[in-house]
Amino acid sequence: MPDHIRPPGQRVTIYDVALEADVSPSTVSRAFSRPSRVNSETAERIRQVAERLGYRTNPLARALTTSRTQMIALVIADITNPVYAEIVRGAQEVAADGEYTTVLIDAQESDRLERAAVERTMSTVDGIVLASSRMSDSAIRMVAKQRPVVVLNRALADVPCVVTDDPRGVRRAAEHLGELGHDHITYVAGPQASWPNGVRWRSLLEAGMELEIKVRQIGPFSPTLAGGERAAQELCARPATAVLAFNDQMAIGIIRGLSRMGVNVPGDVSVVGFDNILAADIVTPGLTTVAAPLYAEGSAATRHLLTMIEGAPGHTGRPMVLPVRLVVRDSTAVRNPSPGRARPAWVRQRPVPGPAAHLP
Amino acid sequence: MPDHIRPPGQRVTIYDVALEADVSPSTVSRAFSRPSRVNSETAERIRQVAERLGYRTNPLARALTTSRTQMIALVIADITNPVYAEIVRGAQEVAADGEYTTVLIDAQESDRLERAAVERTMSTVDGIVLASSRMSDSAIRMVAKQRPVVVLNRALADVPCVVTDDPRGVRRAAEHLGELGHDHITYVAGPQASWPNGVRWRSLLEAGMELEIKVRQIGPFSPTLAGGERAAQELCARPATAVLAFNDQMAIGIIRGLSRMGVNVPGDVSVVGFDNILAADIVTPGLTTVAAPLYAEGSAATRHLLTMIEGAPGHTGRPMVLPVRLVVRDSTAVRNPSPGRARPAWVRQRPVPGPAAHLP
DNA sequence: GCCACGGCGGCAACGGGTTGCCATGTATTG
DNA sequence: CAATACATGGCAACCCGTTGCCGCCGTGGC
Repeated sequence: MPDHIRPPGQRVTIYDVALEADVSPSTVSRAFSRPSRVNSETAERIRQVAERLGYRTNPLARALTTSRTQMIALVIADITNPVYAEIVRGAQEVAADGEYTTVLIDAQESDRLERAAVERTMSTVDGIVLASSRMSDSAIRMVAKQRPVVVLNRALADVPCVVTDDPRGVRRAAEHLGELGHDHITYVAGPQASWPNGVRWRSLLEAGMELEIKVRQIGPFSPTLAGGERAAQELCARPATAVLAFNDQMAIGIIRGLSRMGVNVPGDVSVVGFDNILAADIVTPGLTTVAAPLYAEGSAATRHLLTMIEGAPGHTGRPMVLPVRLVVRDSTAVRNPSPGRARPAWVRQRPVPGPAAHLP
Repeated sequence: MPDHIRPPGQRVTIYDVALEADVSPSTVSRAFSRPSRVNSETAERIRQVAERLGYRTNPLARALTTSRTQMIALVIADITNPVYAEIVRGAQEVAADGEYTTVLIDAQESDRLERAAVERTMSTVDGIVLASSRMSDSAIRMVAKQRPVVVLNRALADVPCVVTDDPRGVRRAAEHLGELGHDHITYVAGPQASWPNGVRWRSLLEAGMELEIKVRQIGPFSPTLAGGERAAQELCARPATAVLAFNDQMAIGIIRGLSRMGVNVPGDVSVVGFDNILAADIVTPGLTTVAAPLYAEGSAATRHLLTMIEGAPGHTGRPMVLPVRLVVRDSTAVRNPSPGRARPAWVRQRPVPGPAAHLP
């Protein structure tokens, strides 16, 4: 039991420990930060005294001289979007392994808020992962000049990047729709500030050329359920038999919107989403979507960041590309020969989808 | 334009500014931290020099003497659970208003991880909001002894708490089911470490007494989709006509599980969830659920925390109780007179639910 | 004309570790 | 046995602001 009671409200410092263990404060410091630099018996004794006194090294004081806080910032575009949950998990796992604490920042889809938050946090962290940043390229570079930065879901010269193979994902989706007889795909665009949005549209254009499928774009819409529902209305004005949405939330919104107007998915229109969020598996019909390795994105980006913090140069050449895969569920089907004539949505073969594949 | 170029990698300090503005470092310090304490013209000059040199006050150094970091920690049980997104938003809003940065920590439903993270972060933040903490009461009190703490979704003597009026929510759900003719409600329990889990069950017991509805409990199950599906199996072994689930994810899992086994919701079984997550509105059938004012929870807890940090005593009497409301959708219906006989799930009146009410 | 007082700025001591350098004492080497 | 190397621990400067206290100066009151 601790026989030396500390005056309350007083933190225990290395000086207290030093006094008690009869060594100098520097030795106490070294016992914790450079154990090899001090005799193992002495170190052990110090550690015991420290334990008894309840000493905890003060990370702020340490950071003052080492300029290392053992914290990294993870900036995500929108905490409301379930996509980021897995990314966060991946990042946290790696960070925790490396003895780093993750500071999570939600940018709320706002360029301004994101910059302000980064600005405020920058000096307190050892590095930053920007996941789907909404900031301008120049703003990102400015940040990267002051701290190690890894950018996720965006490619940017001179800054290390991790992206997913969206072109391949779009291509697979287009092939899938093509095989089902669709010769025309409408892309429902998300936020213009989103880098993947551009990539996905351009990839679809390209895939359309090669596969001889006509493509067009509508939008942009907000990358949310509501945005998808608005898109559904526009979709009715200019009918389509196959739709590729910027993300799953929009895709689900589209399905809802269409259904409400009596259009059947997948009977009349096939819909493909992007991200494979959990909800994609529980909606009716189950959503066919392009799945990204979210957890791996978070962990890869963070792993890279940590090596940069440890002094590695930060590989700024080609971005690191992670594979994607197409998860086929029930929102896509063979093209309806008479698109105008809607069958009731509830006359479906499988009332409730079985457990479809879903990313770990 | 900055004519005095700083040597790269060198942070600008108050000493640099002092030299340039021809005042002492303490004056520079005061010009920023206590402007009233220095002549306004001098302050202005200092500010301009600082601007020109690109001076930014180092929050760590400041914290070392003031022991104020302007950061608060928000610990959530599981970032995967969409419930916390709105709570985070509410907390962040209030924190940002008060010039505080929010450090978000995901405990991954683990007592151990939560303690470790709190331990690590504690000394770096001015206060902590524990949202649905999985730690023991004593562990929480230990933390509260060292830093201002507000606990969310849990009541605990001697520590300020913010909770929702779950008893009333359960009561409303029970009344609703009673009105539909159900005379028996099965509670599907969530994690035992979850405080609201106990409250909800006890409230149901009580409501059952008053309303003359029989109640029973099964579980505990994991508070996830998968947990709900497992619960559905057990539910089949011991049939029920009305189910109250610990949360929406479980409720959705239960519906899925039951449907797969040919049991129709709400035809054969009515299911009520808790939380009103977004998915509750997009699944088929739409989920009847008890909605909590998530955003308000986050903001109220944080507001309280900030006043404590500013020196207020921290009102530890009765917990602050926030109102809830029952959102009725399509997963509850009049009790089926012949429960054993399942109708096919897909023979439903409304194939896709219209836009049901859903928390802002 | 003298004193009191308020405004303003500087000095120096912190806060809590970290680290370069030096002084021991002991082990190793020739 | 002398010379050198190494292991270990202490000293003191440093990181970058903050703040108690003191001194200077100008102003106003009596």
